[in-house]
Amino acid sequence: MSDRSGTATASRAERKERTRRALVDGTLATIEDRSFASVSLREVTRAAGIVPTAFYRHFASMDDLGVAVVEDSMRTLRRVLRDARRHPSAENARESLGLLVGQIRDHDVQFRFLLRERNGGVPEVRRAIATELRLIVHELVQDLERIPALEQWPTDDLDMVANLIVNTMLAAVVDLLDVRPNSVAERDVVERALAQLRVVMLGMGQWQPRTAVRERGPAARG
Amino acid sequence: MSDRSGTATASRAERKERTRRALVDGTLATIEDRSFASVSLREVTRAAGIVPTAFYRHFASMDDLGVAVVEDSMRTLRRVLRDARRHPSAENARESLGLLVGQIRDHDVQFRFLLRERNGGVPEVRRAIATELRLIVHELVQDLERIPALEQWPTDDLDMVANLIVNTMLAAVVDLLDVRPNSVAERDVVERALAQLRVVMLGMGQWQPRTAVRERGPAARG
DNA sequence: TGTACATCAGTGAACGCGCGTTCACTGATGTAC
DNA sequence: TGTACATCAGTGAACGCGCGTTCACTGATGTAC
Repeated sequence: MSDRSGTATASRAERKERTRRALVDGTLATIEDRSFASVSLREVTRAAGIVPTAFYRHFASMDDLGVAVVEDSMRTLRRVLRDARRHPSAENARESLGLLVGQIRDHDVQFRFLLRERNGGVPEVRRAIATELRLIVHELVQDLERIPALEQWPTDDLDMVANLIVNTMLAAVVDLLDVRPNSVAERDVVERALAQLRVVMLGMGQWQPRTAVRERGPAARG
Repeated sequence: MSDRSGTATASRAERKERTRRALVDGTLATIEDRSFASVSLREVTRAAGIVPTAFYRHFASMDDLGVAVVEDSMRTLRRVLRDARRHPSAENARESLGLLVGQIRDHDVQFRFLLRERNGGVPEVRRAIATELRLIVHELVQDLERIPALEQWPTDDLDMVANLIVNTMLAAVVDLLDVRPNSVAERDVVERALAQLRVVMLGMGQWQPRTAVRERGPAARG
């Protein structure tokens, strides 16, 4: 009873960081189905359990907070993608996509935020998300470069298909978040995404890269 | 000089309709790069040149206005798509996509609104857009059904690829609106979209429809 | 065609409310000696 | 280890502002006779 799990004990810096987290998490909690632009400073401080004026100890403006939420959510997204990358996903695409769905469900609020604000809202926030998404496409390009069947492809073409794949996945995630977990509808969304990715990969097998290359094998599957 | 182009003369109904239009157009003009949720009733009435209280002669709430803007913008989108459909687009995909780009530029504000609010904002508005997009996918399915090479495909598969194609187009339009008209960047966006659609169509050529069919010809191109 | 009345788009004053931001403050934590 | 001072996250009162909505109104347009 001498220590209430760190609430009383804690350095000033730790306490500050905790409040900052509360503001970020409070923002995510507040935006269940609204846009960030419609959330007020006073709302997020209420959610974080501090007085409105204390907000300025952490962020200069709501735009600033928005960018911080993007960074937080993107950290989650990167972690999810890194984990997915490590799994032997080439074996069973359906199963590894299932794991991904679970991850998305776990971080539901973050993904909702990113997908909503991607086109939606404050310019600052939109720019931050666009930058991160470009990075993700870039990482996929690097993965594709390592696939033997694609080694002859120029980077432009790899970028083009990476963009197509990422867009298809994002569209699937959007649909996923509109559907109950473990429902039939969810399974349909996943199956459709799988079929779409398969169509794309079949197309890649037939594609003639810009610098025409003779005698190529089929593209990677799954 | 006896008639200032209909401003003075006009039936009560005509004047009312004109103000309604001014509210819808004023909303679109106001949302250059903001979300609909962040626009106030007073702002749109200011843009429309009426007093705030007159708003209620036309709409019961801002949500109502939002749905009206969706309907207006969707009417434009449908017209653009209908025109595109009539052109002999199978001949030269690049050229017909060029025409489409011109159309999108002409109705810039409407498309910006639809793409931003699609995931972004007020539930009412989002639902209205989702319904219309589903309709567009459905129309594309009907188009695909008429292509001989696809006549053996089950509707599920057609729906799957129609969804993929529409998503790919939408992503391209989003990029397009972030880029200067007639710029190099614009051409890159168009070329990439074309390449992506080609990959999808090549993939369709290799696809085995759910009800496995033997000896199929290649899918339609461009 | 003229008159009397109904309709109704738009007006303007007023309201209470939540907002972002300022300011001087408090009191616990951190630091120098 | 103890003292004196600095730092700084969080407080609470106060502000002026734009907001959505109410209400009674005005005066032009429309309709019935």
